[in-house]
Amino acid sequence: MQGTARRVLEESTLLFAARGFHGTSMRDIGAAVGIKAASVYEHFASKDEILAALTTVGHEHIRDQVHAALADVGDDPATQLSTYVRTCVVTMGEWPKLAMVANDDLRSLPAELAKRPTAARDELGLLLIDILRRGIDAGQFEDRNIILVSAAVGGIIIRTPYWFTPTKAHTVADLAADYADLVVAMVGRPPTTRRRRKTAT
Amino acid sequence: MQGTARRVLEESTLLFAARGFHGTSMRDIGAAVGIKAASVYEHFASKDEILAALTTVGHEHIRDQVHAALADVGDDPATQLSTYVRTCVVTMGEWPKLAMVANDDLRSLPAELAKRPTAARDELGLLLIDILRRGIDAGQFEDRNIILVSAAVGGIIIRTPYWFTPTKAHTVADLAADYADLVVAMVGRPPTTRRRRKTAT
DNA sequence: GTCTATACTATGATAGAC
DNA sequence: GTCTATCATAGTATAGAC
Repeated sequence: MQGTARRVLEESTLLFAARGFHGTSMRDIGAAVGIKAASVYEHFASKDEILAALTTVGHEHIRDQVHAALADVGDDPATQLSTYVRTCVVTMGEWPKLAMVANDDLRSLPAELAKRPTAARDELGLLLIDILRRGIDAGQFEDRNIILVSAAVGGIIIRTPYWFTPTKAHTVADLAADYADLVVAMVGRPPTTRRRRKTAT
Repeated sequence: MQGTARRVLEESTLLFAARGFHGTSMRDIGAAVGIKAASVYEHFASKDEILAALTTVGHEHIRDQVHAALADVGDDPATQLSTYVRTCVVTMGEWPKLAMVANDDLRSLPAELAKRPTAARDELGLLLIDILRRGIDAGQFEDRNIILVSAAVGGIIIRTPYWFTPTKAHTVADLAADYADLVVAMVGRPPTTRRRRKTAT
């Protein structure tokens, strides 16, 4: 995609990220692109369709990137987990505002339009859960509640676009590597045994 | 606060959490409370003031809870970190929808009304950074970038209201304890040395 | 493909009766 | 304290000229 349609998506991303979907009007979008609101409808059938395009590419792109990265990396759970985190962080670093919109404004989509992005998001989550399960089964990761750990990892990842801005001294790739380290340390099974989850009595 | 004003805050919390501030109308709020939109203005001067009340109590309450909990716990950094995480998770568990609104909709507040909640949020962040710094200085925590680690811890905590619903088998207190464990494992300095951050050359 | 003009609906907020 | 009625503005979207 290119030209004005592309510009509409880019400016909508910035506006939605800053003010939210409902906080942004078609007049705002038109003004940012340099056309009138009515002209936006030449490129998208509705405001909802703009958001649908953004959330869909946002979620599907990151899912595809992670999928591809995992395919190149063998089946060691710790390596896969590190790759998962790094790929998510790097990919979100390409379009941080898009990552914010894809997450924050998914709820503003009508159910029908939300299906595709929601499916992609769920697939990404299942990939992580699968890695964690295999790591625990292999005895590499501490035996913890998988849902809880995956939520923690997801929380770390999804927060990055909200606070991080790259510098020469700390690039997105640096951040990705640091976070991968942090996550591996978190799930890892240390030589000395720490406190365990309580077990059924 | 009690009576209708209190009900306005409660229903607004649910509505804002589900649809966002700009996605909720005064008519929606009135209908949820069981009065007309015009009657809401008897209790709050504007829609902005409702959001200001919610974000302010949300952020100040959690800050106060953490402050109080830390005062009871001595000055060991690992213990403080565990207390910090547990207190945040438990407090957000009391009003999970309020926690979501306080975070998601803070950006929708005019600058003047955002001052108080923003200050409380920043204080809470500085408390965490201080704990991390002392833990690293004491050699208890791995020597990592503090901003990065605090963002990771914050990301884990802030995500909880979005996915967790307590059950008899897994209460909010259980979640809080599990997350405290997870975070301590993440920052902790293991007996065997792992990969380090790159150092200036 | 963009414009002006406009239809129609929804919004935040106020006035004044009860 | 709540209501009905209303205002002024802003919202999404369409029609038709250029």
